Amino acid sequence: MYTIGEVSKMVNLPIPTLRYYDNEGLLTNIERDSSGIRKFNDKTLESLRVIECLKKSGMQIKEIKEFMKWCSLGDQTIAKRKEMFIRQKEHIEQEIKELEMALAMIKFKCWYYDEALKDGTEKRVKKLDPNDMPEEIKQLFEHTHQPYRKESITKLI
Amino acid sequence: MYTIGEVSKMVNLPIPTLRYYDNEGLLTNIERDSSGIRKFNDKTLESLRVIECLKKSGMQIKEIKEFMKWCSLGDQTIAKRKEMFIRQKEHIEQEIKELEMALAMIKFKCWYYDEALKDGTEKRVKKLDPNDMPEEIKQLFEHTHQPYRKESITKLI
DNA sequence: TCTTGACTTAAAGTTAACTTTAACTTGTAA
DNA sequence: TTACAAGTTAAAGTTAACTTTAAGTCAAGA
Repeated sequence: MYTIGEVSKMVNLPIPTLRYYDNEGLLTNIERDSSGIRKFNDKTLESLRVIECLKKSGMQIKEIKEFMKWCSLGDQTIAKRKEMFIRQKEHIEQEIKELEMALAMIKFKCWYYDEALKDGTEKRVKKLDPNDMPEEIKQLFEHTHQPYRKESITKLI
Repeated sequence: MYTIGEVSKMVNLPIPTLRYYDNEGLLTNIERDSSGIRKFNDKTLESLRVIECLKKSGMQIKEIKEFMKWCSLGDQTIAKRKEMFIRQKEHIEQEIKELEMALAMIKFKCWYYDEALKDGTEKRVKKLDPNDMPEEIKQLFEHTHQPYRKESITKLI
């Protein structure tokens, strides 16, 4: 059994956030001692692990609350819960793809500004043809600078 | 040259969002025609691409605004801009790592609920020893269920 | 007995990034 | 000349997920 302060330190979440999660129904079956103090246990810690993961996967608090309710309803909600995790798996995979796209752009910009810094000016690198870039950088450029319209030429900023 | 409606369709952002970005100083040098209508160009499109990428990397609007100001100050801000991209690269790499951790947990849960669905109950899979899980699933489990305290046994929910 | 630290509550406040509203202008087509 | 579509503004509203505040309880140590 743990107090709210102990759990706060273990999972690295502020105490008011834990109370907020409890009030919102994300933590089921939190016991209280005779004077009303919350007694958390290892099941709470596992719940918090799952809550963090579902939040990362893009779920809102109220959706996580629903999931927790399903958990408490037992075996009759297994199919629902499985489908939910499949949806969140797809969601997070899409999010990772988008972040990797953004990362490619950022890596290109790191190279770009490194070149500009060596020159002391953006002049040369700004009008460089992709074919004159190192192969790896050219790949990053082409991956991230697909034109919005076929006729337009992608410009750097 | 494009109108706000054309840009909205091209980059798939609502018109008020483009106006908001303009008002916040994220889009520099937006020209207007004689009756005050914004005239966007290919440089705007490239700015919007960079804005999306910086937002994905965790930057706030006001920080992006600062970056755009640096861009307009020219070569004297190259070092600053490079350092900013290096910071954002680290930030996004960390974020991808965290999302991959969450994904591992979700993949484990997909397997878990698939087993439970086959059994019609969580009973068996809930108390399964990691050593009796398929190797791949055991890896996911151990990667995502490190105990908060060494003495505690990780429980599923 | 008094102070301290850790807990409790309900309710109000915060923040970022939009989003909506209401009122207006302008250029073209019927 | 009237209607419509697409643009304009300033200002108010929305939303989620906390976070802070104010007031109180309770057990242990000096």
